[in-house]
Amino acid sequence: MIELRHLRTLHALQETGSLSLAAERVHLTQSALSHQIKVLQEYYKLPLIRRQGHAIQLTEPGKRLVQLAEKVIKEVQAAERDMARFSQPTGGSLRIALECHTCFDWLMPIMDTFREHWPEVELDLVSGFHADPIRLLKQGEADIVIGSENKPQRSIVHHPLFRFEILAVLAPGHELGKKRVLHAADFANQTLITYPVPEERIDLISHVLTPAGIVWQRRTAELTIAILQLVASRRGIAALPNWGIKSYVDHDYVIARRIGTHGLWSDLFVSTRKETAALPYLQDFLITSRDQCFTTLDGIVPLRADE
Amino acid sequence: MIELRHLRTLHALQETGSLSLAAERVHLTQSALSHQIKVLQEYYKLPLIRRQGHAIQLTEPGKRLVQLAEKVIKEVQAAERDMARFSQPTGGSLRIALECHTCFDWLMPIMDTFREHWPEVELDLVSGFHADPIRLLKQGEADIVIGSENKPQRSIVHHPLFRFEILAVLAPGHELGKKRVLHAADFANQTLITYPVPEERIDLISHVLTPAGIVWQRRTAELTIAILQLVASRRGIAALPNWGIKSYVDHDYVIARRIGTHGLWSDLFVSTRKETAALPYLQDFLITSRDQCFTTLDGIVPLRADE
DNA sequence: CATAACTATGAATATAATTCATGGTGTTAT
DNA sequence: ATAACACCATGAATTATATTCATAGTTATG
Repeated sequence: MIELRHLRTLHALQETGSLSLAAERVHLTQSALSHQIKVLQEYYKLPLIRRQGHAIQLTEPGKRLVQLAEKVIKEVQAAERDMARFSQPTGGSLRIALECHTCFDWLMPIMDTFREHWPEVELDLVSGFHADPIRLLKQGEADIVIGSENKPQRSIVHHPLFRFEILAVLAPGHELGKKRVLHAADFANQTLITYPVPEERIDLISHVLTPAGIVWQRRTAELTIAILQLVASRRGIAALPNWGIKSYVDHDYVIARRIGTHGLWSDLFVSTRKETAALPYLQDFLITSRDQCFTTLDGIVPLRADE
Repeated sequence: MIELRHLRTLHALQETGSLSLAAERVHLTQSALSHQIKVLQEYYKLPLIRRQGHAIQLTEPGKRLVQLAEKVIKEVQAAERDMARFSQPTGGSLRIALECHTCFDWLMPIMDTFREHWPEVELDLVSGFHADPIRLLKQGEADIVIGSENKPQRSIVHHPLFRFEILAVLAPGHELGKKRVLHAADFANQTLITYPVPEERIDLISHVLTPAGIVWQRRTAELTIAILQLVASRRGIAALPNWGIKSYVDHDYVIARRIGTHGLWSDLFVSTRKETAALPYLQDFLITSRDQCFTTLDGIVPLRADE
């Protein structure tokens, strides 16, 4: 008999396209999923997946079950939100502080979803730039911080979100575009176009250029699109998350290059106070954030050490 | 983590109002359900049921989960019908022969549901009265027979539907109404109002009156309402299923009395040829029939010895 | 008041899911 | 080519979990 477990697996399979990735998502081994699928196929006496070399394809019956899974999982989540409301009927607030400007891009739709899910929770953005956003948490001026800091601290919990690559962004035909990979020295005397934040908060500078003793120039812009405009107009080069620039790269508006042999990677965390971490709506925010990020953002990698 | 199993249990609980009855429905012991509920309550840290003496009441959170269960179970069933279609994409036919006239009353809505579920299956009623409906099955003139016959036969499967009580129906103020229970002798020289079928097919006659050697008169009518009209007009008395007359009794249109100390009971079966029994749409017909009967008909009892 | 009917519960059992260990197969890179 | 790798399937072992069994407590019923 089919169970939610199977539906959750099928759903993950649909989203990841591979058994082993799906297994991570549902916190099981690849073997477990393989067995699950086998059981389902025997139960319905129908093939659910077809193997195309390595890639896994869903058959028509498989797709039908995935469709079921999507509907059912949504219903279950909605019901569980209501269950959470029963145990804790107060309103609560979720004031979000953002360390990373680009994150606005994906945060907006998530906030929309959240507002639908938890109309009684006051949702707010803590505006302006903050040198030490974690302090906002401690001082109770924000309820969650989205940033890359994960230094363990008493009273603070860092929930891993995802890992992403920061790419150098160049105008098409830029001299440096000839290289597949850029190294610190390549940035010498270039103009960097960055968000208006302190240098130490820009990974390219703090992790790559400063250690190598490279000299550069800098110019700032508030918005991702503005930065891309400047890059395309050959005013300089930028370093941005791969998912933030994907569509521009696909349309040959700019080109992107890896920074350093293994790439320049950054981790994103959702940090909260310990008390806040247990709140059902915070849990829900985390789940929907991961969910939406992994489905909408290209090339991001799950972070280990889940709570 | 919640599973479909739990939802099926909650759904059964909702419909039966008792753990032990619900347990029968889902083919588990009462203990199993008790444990399941306990697990769910611990998982959500919320009470799902409240005990009012023997009766079990759902709490608000409990009701919310039942609501989820109803939605989800419907979705799952729809998906499983589609799965069945994948394995056996041909049309098929379901020609129904009815032994018991009153059954029209509950069969109609079930046929409507079936038509929605299986538009590609030809649904038909085998009309007219048939002395030996099982022969219709064997001769391939019907695909299922709804009746009380359950004599084991090679090539025929009798799927139990439910057990119901046949009550004597009298006009209000009728002389016999003074007794709580009617016995064979009470029917002496009364006029029985029955469907126009052979005497041996009328349980009251074959099981009660004939064995006791009672003499009676008889008059027939085609429709249940017509029979009730005649009874109310003091033209005679009838013997009808409790669920067929419930609303008339409730409105004091007629009165009903038990026949014999333990009542006169009859069992209803859905009989098919062996090959037909395995067809997915036949299985679905059985499930929806039982489901709808148990939710809409009052006072019917599940039959043991399920397949 | 005795009996029946229903539920809760801890312990025992049965069942089923998951992991482990491994082998097979297709993909990629040197 | 072919080694190295990544991904999946599978049987056996293991673990986890659901269910039953046995029983006691409670409420209804005659």
